[in-house]
This record gives sequence, C-alpha cells and structure tokens, in this order.
Amino acid sequence: MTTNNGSIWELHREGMLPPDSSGGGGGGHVVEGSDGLKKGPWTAAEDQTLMQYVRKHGEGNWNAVQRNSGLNRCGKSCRLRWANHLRPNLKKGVFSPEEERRILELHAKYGNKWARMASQLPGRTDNEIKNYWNTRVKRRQRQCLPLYPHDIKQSHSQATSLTIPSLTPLTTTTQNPFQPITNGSTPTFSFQTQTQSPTQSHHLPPLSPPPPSLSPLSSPHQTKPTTLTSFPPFDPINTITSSFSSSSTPSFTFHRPAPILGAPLCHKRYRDSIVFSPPRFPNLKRNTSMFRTRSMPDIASFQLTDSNSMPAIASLTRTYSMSDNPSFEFPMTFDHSFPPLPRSQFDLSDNFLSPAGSVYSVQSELPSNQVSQTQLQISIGNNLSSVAGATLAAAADETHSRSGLLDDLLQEADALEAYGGGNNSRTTNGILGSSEEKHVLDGYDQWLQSTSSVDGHLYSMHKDFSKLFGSIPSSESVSDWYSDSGEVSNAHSSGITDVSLDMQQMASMFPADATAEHGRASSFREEEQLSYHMGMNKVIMTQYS
DNA sequence: AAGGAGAGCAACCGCACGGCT
DNA sequence: TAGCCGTGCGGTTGCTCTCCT
Repeated sequence: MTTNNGSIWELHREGMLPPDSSGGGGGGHVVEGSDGLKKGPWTAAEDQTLMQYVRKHGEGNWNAVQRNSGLNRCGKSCRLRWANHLRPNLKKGVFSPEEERRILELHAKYGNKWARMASQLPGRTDNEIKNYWNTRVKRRQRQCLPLYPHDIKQSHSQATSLTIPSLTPLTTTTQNPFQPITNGSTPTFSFQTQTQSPTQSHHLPPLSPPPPSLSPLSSPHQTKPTTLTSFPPFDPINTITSSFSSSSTPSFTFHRPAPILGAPLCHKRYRDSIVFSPPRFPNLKRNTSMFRTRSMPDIASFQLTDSNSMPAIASLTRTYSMSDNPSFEFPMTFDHSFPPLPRSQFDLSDNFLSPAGSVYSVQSELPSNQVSQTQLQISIGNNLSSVAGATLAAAADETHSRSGLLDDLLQEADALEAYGGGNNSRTTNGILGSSEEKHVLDGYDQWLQSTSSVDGHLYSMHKDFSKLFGSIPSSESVSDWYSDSGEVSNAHSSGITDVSLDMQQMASMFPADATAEHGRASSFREEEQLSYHMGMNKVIMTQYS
C-alpha cells in the first residue's frame, strides 16, 4: 500500500480496524488500484469517515467524498458502502419469510430491477436482494425447482425468448394430488414442443457451447443479448400452473422448469436438498443418492411396470386414507391397450402428477429426438440409468401417461448416461450410490421375493421401484416455495402407525433431510410430507404385499 | 482432525442509461 | 450536443464459513 497524500485516510490507516467481517465473505483483500484508490473491505475507520461526511454533506455527489473527506475510495465505492452498509435503518440478517415472499412478488413484477425492489423493501438494499435472488436461483436450479410459486404471477415482459428447444407448457389446470380427484375434473395440460435439432439433447453435458439462452439470472427486461453458459434456460413464464383448492392447502403455481439442469448442476453436492434414497434397511449407513430434488408425488402416478411384464390390472384407483391424515387418491390406471413399442409419438392425455405433486393431463407431442431417446433407452438394458428411464418410458408409454418428472427422469438418465459415457461402473455407482446401497437393494429384492405372493409381475415392478429409488430424487414440499432450502421436516415419521407395517419405518424409506438452520418448515409442510410419504408407502405396500 | 469443495457474502468492475449543465 | 455525474445492473472476485469425505 502506498501513500495517499497525507489524507485523513492515512490517519485512519494508523489505527486500521479489522475489516468488516459481518458474517462470511468479503470483497477480497485490500488492494490499491492504479489510480491510488483503495479497494477491498472497508475498515471501521473508513466507515466512520464516510458516515461523518454524509452526515455533514448529505448523500450524493459521491466523487466529492474522496476529495473532501480524504477517504481514499472512489465515489462509487463510497456510494456502495453507504447504501449497502452505513445507511440508517438498514435491516441486516436473513430475509424473513415475509420478505422472501415480497421479493418473489416484486421480482415477478419488475424482473431484475433490484433498486426498484429495494425501494419497496424497507431496510434492504439492491445488492442484498440481488445476492439473495441469485443465490435462490442457483439453489432452486440445483434442486431442479421453479422459481416462482403459483400465486405469484410474473407480470413483467420477457425480453428474450428461449432458443433452446424445450417442452413449453402452454396451458394447464391441475389438481392437488393430495385432494381427492373429483369426477370429470380431469385437468388439461399442453406442451408446446419447440423445434429441436436432431443432435441436440436435453441434459447433455456442455460439451459444446450452448445456444443463447435466457438465464434465470438475467433480467427479463434486459435487452442486451445474454450468453450465459452457467445455467440452462429456465423460463418461469412458460410453466405449469397448478392449483390447490383446499383451504388448508395453499394455492400455488408450479412453474415447471423446462427440461433443464444437466447433470453437473443436478449432481453437485447440495446441502439443502432433499435426498431420496432406496428403502432403508438395517445397516444402511448413509444416504448417497446423487439425485436431487424432484417430486415424489410423481412416483405415485407412474405405472411402474416392466414393459414385458405388464400386470393385467385395468383402471384401478385406490384411495389411501390415513387416520391422521387427509385422504387422497392416486390415480393408478393400468391401461393394457397401449400400442406396442416403439411409438413414433406420444399422445398424452391422461392424468399424471406434476413435479409439484399436481395432477396433469397432457396433450403433447414430444420432440422426435426425445422419442428416439426414449426408445434408445428402452433398448439399453444394461445401464441402470437407462433401465430406469426405459422403465419409466415404458410405463408412460403403456399408460399414455407421462409426467414432467417422467420427462426429467428420462433426461436425467440421459445425462447420467452421457456423463458416464456408457460406463457401467460409473452408472452403478451413480444409481446405487454405493455398494452398501446395492446390497440394500439386493436385500430388498430377496425380501420382496420372499414376501410377494404373486408372480413375477410384482417382482419386476419392485425392481422398477428399486431402480427408481436409486435414481429418483426426492419430493419437494409445496410449502417449500417460500423456503429455498427445500428441506423438510422429519416430523412425518412420528406417531403414525399402519396396519401392516410400522409406518415410521416405512417413512424412513423416504428420508427427508432436515437441517436445523431452517426453522421455517411449516406444519403444513410436515403434514404434506407426511401425507405424501404415507401415500407412497401405501402405494408400495399395496403393490408389493 | 485435516483437507477439500461448495455456499454465502461483500465488494468490485464494466457498461449502460438518464439527468443536468 | 457533448460531457459530467450519479445510478442501476450483470457479472466477477476472493474471502470466510460450513459441510463432507
């Protein structure tokens, strides 16, 4: 550090206090720019100087601060410091749920207009909001979750359009999967299939530069071209909208992400995410599923059957009622009139559950390459990820049903496959996570074989489940919309019993990560998780017992 | 217990834009 | 009209902290 003309700053330096260390991070080490101005963390002395100056002269004309106060900082830096840290009535600390909610609303309304948003969030700065938003975006991207809750409608215009082909939902009306499905209320849902290059594939690793895309981090108002490569495109506008109609169940919009998140993001370690693991048995030490959040309710809607062992169960719908939980139904329509594989097109019109747990009905044509991908997966039996994908594809095909999760699972399987380069060992590790889990699944195999009174159909269904357990990420609670953590409470496992199985044990088959720092888990979330898990457990119990 | 990886954060830079002179 | 200034924003950097192995 060099001289600075004997300014007040020089005096401050004599008693330089530790840089502001208000909780992690920092702007880097202290450096001096080519213009002799200091950079880096501000000291308390600098803060004092700046505060005194502003108190005396008021805000504005920041370039004069350096001249008049002796602060060896550029005006811009002074303004930033004042605005972000020294200004009175600044609210520090984590955002409250109300503030988070407000940010969502404001962002939906204004886009990346941080200052504008900050003006409506007393005590919060634009930088703070920006950091929060970017963190949220990254987090939810990692979790493969949409950004906006249902009741927050994005009202700002979209300046850029997606250029990456994707399934773009057009219209949807959905239903709470935790609500009984009423007669004749089949929701409708449409996908707009954008053109896709035959060589393009969702979720492929970025081996080549991705096409220009709308970044979730970019401002919808922004007019300059964005070529962000860090994130796959997510269009929060073109999303699924679902509605929870129950008074006890908040209404929300599920902004279903376009097929996004290649393996790198999805498979990165994420401390907040929910992890879904195979059924837990004794000696299972850890939960190493590398897959991240998706919605468990989808699983319940799948027709998890081996394509060669389709059970002759037609149109069965079961109602699962827990004494402590609201009843709900999982539509389980087994339609064995499905056309033979392969099919050139998906004609999807039946109900299925959304990634948010809502029931969708789809009228869609998938991109041709996606269909071919599916077919390819079906033909690849050795690769577990492909098996899982093929299983799901077959199930979807057979039932004319296909959910967003199904798509995503297939695509994640693609991604895995692409990442593993067809390496079975990697795939094995990836799906099963570890030899421990494989052992667990093997044990589960034996258990099912010994307990199943039916023929091999159920066993193959079980195998499909097992594969899914290894590959399907966990659910997201609806109430996680306003919680970035995506964490859920484990409270669902308490005090619940079932006729045939200890439901606590069953619930433990669907472990939900609970991290102490997030105490915002509402009772609703717990109920929801509980309801879901109970439902899933029932499904499994019914299928395999 | 130690090291690595990742998350979160403060601060910075470059650019763009608008108001004022 | 041009230049200055303040402001807003996207993106980046580098630090600390936390978690995982």
